[in-house]
Amino acid sequence: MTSNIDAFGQVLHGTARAWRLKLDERLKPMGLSQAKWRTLMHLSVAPGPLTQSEIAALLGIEEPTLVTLLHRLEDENWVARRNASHDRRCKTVHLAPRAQRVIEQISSAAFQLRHELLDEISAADLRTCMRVLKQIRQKAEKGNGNGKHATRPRVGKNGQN
Amino acid sequence: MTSNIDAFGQVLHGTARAWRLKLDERLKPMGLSQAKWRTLMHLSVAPGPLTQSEIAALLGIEEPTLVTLLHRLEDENWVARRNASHDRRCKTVHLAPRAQRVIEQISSAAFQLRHELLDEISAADLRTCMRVLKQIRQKAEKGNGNGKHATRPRVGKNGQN
DNA sequence: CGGAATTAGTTAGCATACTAACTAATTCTA
DNA sequence: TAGAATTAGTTAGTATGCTAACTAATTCCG
Repeated sequence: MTSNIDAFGQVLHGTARAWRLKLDERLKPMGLSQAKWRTLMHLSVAPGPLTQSEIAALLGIEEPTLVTLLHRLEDENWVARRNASHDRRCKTVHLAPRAQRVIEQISSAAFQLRHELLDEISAADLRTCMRVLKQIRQKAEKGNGNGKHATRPRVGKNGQN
Repeated sequence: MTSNIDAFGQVLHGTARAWRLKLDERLKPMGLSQAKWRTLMHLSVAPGPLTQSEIAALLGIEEPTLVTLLHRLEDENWVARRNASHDRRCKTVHLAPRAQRVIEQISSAAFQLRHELLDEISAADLRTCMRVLKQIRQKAEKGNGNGKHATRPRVGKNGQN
């Protein structure tokens, strides 16, 4: 029988994958992938301008990953980088007019898919499922020494042989 | 409160990601990534030799993805491709001696991680969670016109302009 | 103050996924 | 049985993630 707990990882990954594919499929006609629309949504709901490291933390990806993602978004004119005035190390990322126009469509598509996928499932089951998933994630992220990203160990400076 | 159903997708993906990262971390010392060890495990438990398309279906990836994965596995001497005798289109994939030696370690590491992540969760909650995840996946995979992979539409032949 | 440590962002190189389009071999069918 | 359709595998190009190692700017502290 397939309900064996041994397959939990399989099922978890398969479900996440299927969800992601479905979402990609719907947003592709708008020229957007999950990584892209998630970035745009975070920018749109933020109370003020966000720096790159803030966005990376919100998305749960590493900064170098965000760099190339922002390159693509910038190339396609969804966002613009601007030097931050308060700290010359920082850049803030801003939605281009083109992006502002589709934010509404993005969020409604995501909302609708979520409802389609979840509507036949009882609220109680969903809460249980979510609680279980959070417990698992917490446990998996613990014991890595950090709750978020790896602290990049100091190197480089003296590595200038 | 974070238990809002709106965040279900986030939680699902975050959990799958955390699990995958934890697994990668443990198997990395053995020179293996998730994609690699999953392939090896499937080969080891299969009743007989598998063809590439069979492996791709088992892993839930597309054939071109498998091709490059097998290239890496072959380069590192984990597997060998062999021409199938029954059908000259097919190749079967076989575990190299090196791989056979680590299968045991792989499966025990995966087993142990699974238990670490799930041991504090009640069997009932796990069953509920798994049932919910399966329902979601089924729904997400439905309505794609196919339950598995996209049927590659016929082109090419006449596209020889 | 001035050097050490930290922080923000980048580049380079790799892993892993996809689709589109191709070749070679087999099977189906008119 | 010959041409059409299908199936197995491949290559090319792209997207998205990672780590390692770098530069530039800021902050911390003796």
